[in-house]
Amino acid sequence: MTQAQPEDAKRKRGAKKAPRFSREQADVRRSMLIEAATRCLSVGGIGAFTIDRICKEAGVSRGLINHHFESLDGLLVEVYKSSLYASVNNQIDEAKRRRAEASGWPPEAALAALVRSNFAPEYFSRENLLIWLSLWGEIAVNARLKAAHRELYDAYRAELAEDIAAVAVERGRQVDASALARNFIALVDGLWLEWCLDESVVTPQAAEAAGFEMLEAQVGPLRDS
Amino acid sequence: MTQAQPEDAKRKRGAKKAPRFSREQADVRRSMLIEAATRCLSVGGIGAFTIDRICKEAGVSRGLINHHFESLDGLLVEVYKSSLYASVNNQIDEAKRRRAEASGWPPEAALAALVRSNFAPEYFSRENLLIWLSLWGEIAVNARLKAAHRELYDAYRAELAEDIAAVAVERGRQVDASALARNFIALVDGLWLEWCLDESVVTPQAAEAAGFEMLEAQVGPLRDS
DNA sequence: GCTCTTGTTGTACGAACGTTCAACAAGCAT
DNA sequence: ATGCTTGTTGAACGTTCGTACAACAAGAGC
Repeated sequence: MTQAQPEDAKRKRGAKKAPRFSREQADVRRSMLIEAATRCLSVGGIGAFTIDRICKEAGVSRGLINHHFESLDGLLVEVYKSSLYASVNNQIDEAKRRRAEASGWPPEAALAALVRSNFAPEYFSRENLLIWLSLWGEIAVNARLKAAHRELYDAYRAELAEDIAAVAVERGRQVDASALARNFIALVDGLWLEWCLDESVVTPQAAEAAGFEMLEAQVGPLRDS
Repeated sequence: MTQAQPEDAKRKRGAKKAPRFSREQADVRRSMLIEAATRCLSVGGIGAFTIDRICKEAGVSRGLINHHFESLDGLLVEVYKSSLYASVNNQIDEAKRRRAEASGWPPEAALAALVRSNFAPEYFSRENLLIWLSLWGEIAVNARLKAAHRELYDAYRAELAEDIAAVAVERGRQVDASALARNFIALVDGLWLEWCLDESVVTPQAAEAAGFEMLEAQVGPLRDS
C-alpha cells in the first residue's frame, strides 16, 4: 500500500503523466473492436450490439468505431467475416488440402475428419453458437450479410458434397451428394440450435454421432476404419 | 370526385363527425396487437419489434400496447405463445388424438401424419420462419422466452418419441426413440433455417423427404403403405 | 527539444426508443 | 337526451441510440 508504484516513481522523476490512451495500428485497433463486438454479441445477442456497449467492452471512446468502420452495420459484417466466415473457410481449406494429398487421406477418412471438425470444441462452443444465432436473425433481414452468408454456405456445401461423392464413387454407391450435404448442414445447424436453446437436450458427442449416422445411412460406415 | 360519399351524407343529415376510433373488447384488441406485432417480426425481424412500428401496423395510438400488456417484453411472450406455441401444441394435440383412437390410425400412419404436418404450407411458410428465427435469437437471451420454449419443445419431443417408439415396438426394432426425436427436430429446424436464409437451397418437398429418410433409416418405411 | 501527423477523445446533436398519464370520447345504460 | 364507464388517444418524459466533428495528445521523425 505504501510501496511506491513504478508509475509513481516515473511521474516523480520526469513529472510526466501516464498516457491517457495508446495509439494502435489501424488493423490492430480494428481487430480489438471486432473482438469486443463479438463478445457483446455472444453475451447479449443482437440487442447488445451497440456503439456504447462495444466501446465500453473494448475500453475505448465512443467515437472510435465510426473512425475505423464505415458504420455499425459495417462492423457487424466484419464480425461475421471474422468469427464465422474465417472458421468455416478454415474447414473448407483443410478439407481441400486433405483431398489434394490423396495418398495419406483415403476418401472416408477425409470425410470423417470434415465431419468431426464440425463438433470440435473450438467450433461447437456455447459462445460461438450465440454468435451464429444472433447473426442468423440478422442475415434474414440484412442484404449484405445475406450475400456473404450464401457465398460461404455454397462453398461449404460444395466441398462437403465433393467429399461425400468421393466416398460414394469409391464404394460404388448411388448417392445424391449435394442433397445429402445440404441435409447434413441442416442437421448440424439444427443440433447447434437445440443445444443453444437448451443445453440439456444434446451433448457434442451425441451431436457428432447423429451427424455420422445421417451420412453412414447413405455411404456406409465412416468411423470404424 | 363530386359524388357524395356515404359518410358525407351522414354528416350532413345528423351533423355527426365520423368516430375517430372504435372501442374493442380487451381480448379482441389484444389479438389485433399480437397479430400486428407478429407481422412486424416476420417482415423486419427483432429490430422492427418496437412500440412505434407495431402500433402503426395495427393502426392504433402509441399508448395502447402498455395499456393491454405489461410491457413490450410481455407482448413478445404473447407473440411467441400465439404464433409458435399454439401451432406446435396443435400438432401435439392432433398426434395424441390419433394415438388415442388406435383403430383408425396404425402407428406408422400416425407418425407419417405428424412428420407431414411439419412441412405443411401452413407451418413451413416463409413468414413463419422469419418469426421463428427472430424469436430464436431472443430465446437465448430472454429468460421468460427460454422457459416457454423448453416446455414446448420438451412436450413436442416427447410426443414424437412416443410415436416413433410405437412404430419401433410394432416392428420389433431396437431404436433410441428420444434421441431420434431430438435429431429429427434438429433436422427440421435446420432445414427451415437453410430455407429461410437461402430459399434456393431447399424446397418443402425436399425437406419433407429428408425428414422421412432420417426416420426410415431406423424404423423402416413410413410413406409407402 | 521540437514539429507534424493522425489515432483518439468526448461532447453535441437529432432521432427513436419504452413508458407514463391526464384528457378525451365511444357507446352502453338509463 | 343524458350520464357514466372505460377503452383510447397523444403529448411529454428521460434514456439510449448512431453519427459527426472539433479539440486533443501520443509517438515517430528530425
